Amino acid sequence: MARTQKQKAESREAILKSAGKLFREKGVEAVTVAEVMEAAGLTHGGFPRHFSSKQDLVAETVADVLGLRGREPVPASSDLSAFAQAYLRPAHRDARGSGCLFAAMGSEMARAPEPVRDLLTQSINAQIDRFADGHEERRAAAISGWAAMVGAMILARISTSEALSQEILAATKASVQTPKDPPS
Amino acid sequence: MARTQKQKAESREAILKSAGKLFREKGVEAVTVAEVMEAAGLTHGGFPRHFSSKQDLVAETVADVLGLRGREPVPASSDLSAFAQAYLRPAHRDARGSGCLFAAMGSEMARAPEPVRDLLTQSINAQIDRFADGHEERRAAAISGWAAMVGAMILARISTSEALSQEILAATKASVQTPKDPPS
DNA sequence: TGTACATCAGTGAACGCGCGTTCACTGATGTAC
DNA sequence: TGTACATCAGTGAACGCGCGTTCACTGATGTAC
Repeated sequence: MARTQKQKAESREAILKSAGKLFREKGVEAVTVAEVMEAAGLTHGGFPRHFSSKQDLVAETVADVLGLRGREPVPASSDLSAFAQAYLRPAHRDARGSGCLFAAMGSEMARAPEPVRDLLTQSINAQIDRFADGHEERRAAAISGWAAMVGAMILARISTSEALSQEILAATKASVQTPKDPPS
Repeated sequence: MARTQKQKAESREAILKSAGKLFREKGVEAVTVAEVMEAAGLTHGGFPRHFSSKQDLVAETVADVLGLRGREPVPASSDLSAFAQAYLRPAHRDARGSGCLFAAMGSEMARAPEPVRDLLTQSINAQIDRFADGHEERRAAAISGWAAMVGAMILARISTSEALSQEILAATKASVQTPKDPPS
């Protein structure tokens, strides 16, 4: 049994990682606290030592996932088009649990409590700023390009036709251009 | 008490309409069967006369909502840009319950059972075909444009900043162009 | 360096509420004759 | 046109499971002295 402060911190990390994966894979409501704790190698009784409620866990998990920039499936980059090539890979589509939070839980997050949406709003802003890269005139392209990525990923995941799913990813890849100079 | 076959059909319609609104507003799991029945002017005990389970209701509701093309907030049109102007209005953003199913429940629907996703896939195909309007070379623009709309609506709904939310809608409106001629 | 004790992470059982589902019952419908 | 009866939409109570939360307990930690 873990007792050290360091071990407690490790448990907390493990819970957040499990929650991040499970929530993205199955949705918040379909995942039980016991399931998260078990995935973290603990029993559910220890849960309140780390979080005051499931709602609290959701908020902390969102913060944790958003804080982890430069995760595996989608490397950080200010190059919109390069980012899109990575983001829109079938591998990302098939890796909900470690992929983009907005694609995995976007429509649910639109109904999340305001403090959680505040965190997400910060992340949206950061993402836009990164792609705009200081160029005011690139903001619109950054926004619509990123929106297209998120939307395409969601539609590609819904599709039961592999051909259609891939077509959605490919068409969106092709359309997302990194704006170089101010538009004519 | 309604008894006629016609009245039963009307009850079924009322249940589907209530479910369509509530599911889009609050998400499937946050809505109870009793809540749907009450919104339809019935008590929950009558539910099994119409649907075999909540899961069955979800499937029938998705079919019903998808079948209702040309709904209020977003008129049908094969003009992608014109459609985007209507789709991306703040009024649509604020009317989840009667708006686009993909924006309201997209990320949850990606985890729905296959029969439900089959219905959604048909609808995605129909939407693309409508925007492509018989022109094979317009498909890619139709796909990425529609993906951008869905993604932008989701991000605009998440945002707790009204300014950012409107900027997302406006930037995406500006970027969605109806392709007229084959690209250079 | 020892020793006693307070702390608390984690366990496993239990609690209690909510929700999907079931069911006995009602009374109007509408068919059989 | 009547009359008896089977049907069944809808009601309201009840059932039972699942899940978030609580709690008594454990034993290692690590501080006080």
